[in-house]
Amino acid sequence: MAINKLKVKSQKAKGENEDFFLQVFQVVRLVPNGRVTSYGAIAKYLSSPKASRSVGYAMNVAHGQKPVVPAHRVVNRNGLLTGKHHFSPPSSMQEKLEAEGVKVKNDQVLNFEKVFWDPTLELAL
DNA sequence: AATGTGACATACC
DNA sequence: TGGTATGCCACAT
Repeated sequence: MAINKLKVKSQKAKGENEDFFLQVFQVVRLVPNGRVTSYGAIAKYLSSPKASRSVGYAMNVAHGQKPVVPAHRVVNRNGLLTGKHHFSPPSSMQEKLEAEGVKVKNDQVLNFEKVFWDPTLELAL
């Protein structure tokens, strides 16, 4: 019997992988006003609980996407505005959050558990 | 295919 | 409490 063709998982498999970023954008756009979510939550929602880094990577690309991707509503699991440095100016992230009713202190979201919006829960995919 | 990078998460010291 | 190290996943080169 011939050996089966070894299908090496290419790191750049066009198709579903391509959706990853789009999925991330979609989820972020679904975040209600005045709420925040975490990279890990989004990753988990996309069936890749460990892809939190890639989610952040997606946010990097999301900068300037349309429709607008409220990246400021995405924080790390501690509720820390770790990505504020990627905003212009960095303080805009906090200002945007506060403008939506999310209190931020020392780059940390207050009442994080209350404003936290988990797609796996709310969307219950 | 291999290597480097990153807006995370977790474990350890 | 905080820095260091490792894992993990997806993208760029």
